[in-house]
Formats: sequence, structure tokens, C-alpha cells
Amino acid sequence: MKKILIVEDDAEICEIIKEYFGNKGTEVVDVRNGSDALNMIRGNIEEYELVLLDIMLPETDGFTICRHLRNKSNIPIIFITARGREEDILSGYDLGCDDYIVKPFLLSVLYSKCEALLRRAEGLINDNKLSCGNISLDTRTLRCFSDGIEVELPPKEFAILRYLLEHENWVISRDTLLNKVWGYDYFGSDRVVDNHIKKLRKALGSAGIQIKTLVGRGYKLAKE
Amino acid sequence: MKKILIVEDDAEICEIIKEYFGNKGTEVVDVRNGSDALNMIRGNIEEYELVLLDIMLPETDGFTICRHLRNKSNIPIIFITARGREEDILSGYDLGCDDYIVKPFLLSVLYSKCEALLRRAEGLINDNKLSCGNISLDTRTLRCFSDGIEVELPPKEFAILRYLLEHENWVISRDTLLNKVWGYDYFGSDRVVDNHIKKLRKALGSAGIQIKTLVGRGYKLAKE
DNA sequence: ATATTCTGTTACAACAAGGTTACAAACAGC
DNA sequence: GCTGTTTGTAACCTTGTTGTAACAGAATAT
Repeated sequence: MKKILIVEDDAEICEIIKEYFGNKGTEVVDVRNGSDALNMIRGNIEEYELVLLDIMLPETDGFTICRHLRNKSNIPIIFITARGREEDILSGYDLGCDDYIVKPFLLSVLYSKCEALLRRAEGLINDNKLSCGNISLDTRTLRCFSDGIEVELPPKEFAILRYLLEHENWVISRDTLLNKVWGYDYFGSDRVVDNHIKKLRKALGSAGIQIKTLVGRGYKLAKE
Repeated sequence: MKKILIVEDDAEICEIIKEYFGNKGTEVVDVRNGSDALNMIRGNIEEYELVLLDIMLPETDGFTICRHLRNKSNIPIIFITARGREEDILSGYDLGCDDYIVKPFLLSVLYSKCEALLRRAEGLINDNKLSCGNISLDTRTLRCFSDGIEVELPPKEFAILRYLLEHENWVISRDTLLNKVWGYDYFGSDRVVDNHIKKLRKALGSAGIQIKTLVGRGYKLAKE
């Protein structure tokens, strides 16, 4: 469950945000004044995935809090404030915030903004991760993991494994693999496939047994 | 120089954005209708680092364009539109945009939002010190250390190493490096990359082995 | 202006990946 | 069980990719 922090002195706003986000499965922890917020930052801010920050606060203002935050963390920060003047907004962005929302605002929009920012901060707008059992594969960084340890795969083997992962539990014939991995214009022997499957199994180590042979029909990848 | 794409039918808005961003050192390319935008996406959207997207456009609307974009790219997307109803905003976020700005807006704020989003998209909020294994790099003082001792690097090699450090463990193709380090308008042989990698490895001494070759795919930097 | 460094090209050697083949092992049908 | 077919495996050769150094032109410093 995601956990976000809100620094806001208005009890009512805290409550409606906590309820709205809570219903969507996101835990919201609130802090009502600047000095508590600073203590939180000194402590374990790593617990949180995002910070909602008011500017006008008792004891220490939001800008100062943002500065402290950015000194130790890249955590996503969204200002939520009644101060909508150009110079305030620009100050916020100068301090390294990610978004700046002027009150009053729509809860649904705030939630969507948080989602979008969290997606972006985690670097996964499209899901690049494929996995099946002990095998996983990141198609963006082109990394493959077997039993948690990284395995270097040559291009063809990577492509075959990727196709198998995209079609978990399907029986894939050699012909299909030749078409999808080699291309429609490839006319060599289909024994190439066997060879690459062999190398793939070897490279995957103990997870290699997840690639099953279906005699006369092809191969399939299973969770084991 | 950063390059961003704006899809917007209003010539005046295009012009003021192009001028404002141009003065700040960001190139803005404009497309005035939906079908041109779709062609751009099918072509080389990789050239751009961010897309500003209007919704009401001739031929194809912005939502459709956003959908096509997200099918092939994680590029940051900001909607800029007169449609400020809740359902429109939520539709935008549902399609995977990063921000949604309702017209009229302040140019300075738009620029700050772009900056913030680009920072976030590149994962570089605190980007003064980069390191990986025995290699570290201070982008402020432009100094590089390998095994703790300082190494002087020529500009190109520094830029390559910086890009690799910013994408630790990613497999970076020669094409990507040419685009990101040399610029999208470079059309020489990609063997330049090999040569600079060779010099970089040599300059880094024993830490040079942290730069791995992935035959047929490019290079990657790893912790060893 | 001159020297020095940096950059990009080229040529060639070294190497890894891909594909074929041959043979052993496993399998299916009888 | 036996037999023919399919698959696993390893060796081998070809091909394309990469490492490397030498070189020339461009950029920069002196």
C-alpha cells in the first residue's frame, strides 16, 4: 500500500484527503505544523512515496520545509496552497517541487496528479517488466533475471525468452518462433530454435526447466 | 539543447511559446493538426523530450494522440487546453499524461512545469553527484574520479560517462548515445562511439571494466 | 601563428553470435 | 520391446560486430 505524507494545518482538508485517498487504497499520514514536518524529514521520510505540502503553516513555512526535503531526498512534492500568485508558484518550482496546486481544488484531480507523479517517479509509465516464476525480464533496460541474479543473454535468446514470457503457458511452435523472432523472411532450418532454446535453458540455470518441450508441437514457458 | 514538441492549432500560442522557450535555450517544434502529430509519432518522436498537447485539434483530437503516444513511448506529456471540466482533466490523466494545464495560463509557470517534469523524467532531482561502483562524477565542478583518483576527461567522454551514470545498468545503444550526446542532427558513423568508449575505458583505468559491451545492442555501466 | 588536444574516419585484427550439421538421447506408435 | 521421428547437444564455420591503433582535420590553448 502506498503511503503519502500531508503537511497541512487545516484539519478539514486533511480529513477529506485522508478519506478519499484511503478509499482508493493509499494511506495518508498528516502533520499539522512546520516543526513536526521538519522532525519527520529528519527521521524516516523514506517511508513515504509523496509529500503534499501547504505553504502557510504554523512555526515553519512550506518553502523552508521543501528546501530541507530536497536536501536529502528526491521524493515527489506537490504544493497545495491558497497562494496562487505567479511569484509564489515560481518560488515553489525553484525549490524543486513537482507540482503546485492552488486551492480550492478537486479531490479527484489531486488524486490523479498524485498517481501520474508516482508513476513518473517510479519510472514505469509502461510496464516494462515481464515475469514468470523465477524468470523476469525488463524490456526497457534489457535485463534478465533468473532466480534473482542477472543473466546476460545474447539478442536472439533474449528475443525468444521475451516472446515466451509474453505468451506464458502458450505452446509456441518452432514455426511461430521463426516468424516472430527471426521474421517472415527467414527460411533456414527450424533446428536453430532448438539450439537457442538449449542455450537459453543453460543460461537460465535452474530456472531453465520452466521452458517445457511439447514433442511435435513446440515449447512453452510455465511457472513450474 | 532540449527539444520539445507542441501540438496546437492556435498559431499565436505556438509563437509565444516558441519565443519564450527559445530564449531560455529550449527548442520548440510545432505541429498544427492531429494527422501531422500522428505522423510525427510514427516517425522519430525519440528526438523530443516532452510533448505539449492541445485537445481540440483539426483532424484528430489530443486524447487520441496521447493514446498513440503512450503506446510507444514514456515521453512526458502535458495537456494544454481550454477544456477545464473535471471529466476532461480525469480523462487526460487516465490516458497517462503527466500534467494538465487549463488555458489561459502563465508562460513562466508552463516553463517551470516543463522543467520540473523533465527533471523528474530523467530521474535527476539531485544530480550534482553521480556514481556507480568505483566511478564518480561531479556534474557541477565537472570532475571525474576513478578508484578515488581524479581523471581528466575530454568533453565527449565526460558526456558519455555522464549519460551512462544517469542510466546505470541500462543497455544504451550507439544510436541512443549519438542522439543524447552528439544530438539528433548528427549523422556520422556510429563507430565514433566505440572509439570514445575505448578511450573512456582506458582513462578510467581498472574501473574501465565497469563499462560492459552488449554485442549487437550497445553498452552499459554496471557496479562491476 | 603554433602547438596541443580533441574528434571522427578508416582499416584490420579479434571476437562473439548465429546457423548448420552430425550424432546421441528421448519419444511415439506399433 | 522395436523402429522411425523428434529433440538435446556440441562442434564447427561463417558472418557481422567490436576493439584498437594510426591518421587527418577541427577545435582549443599558448
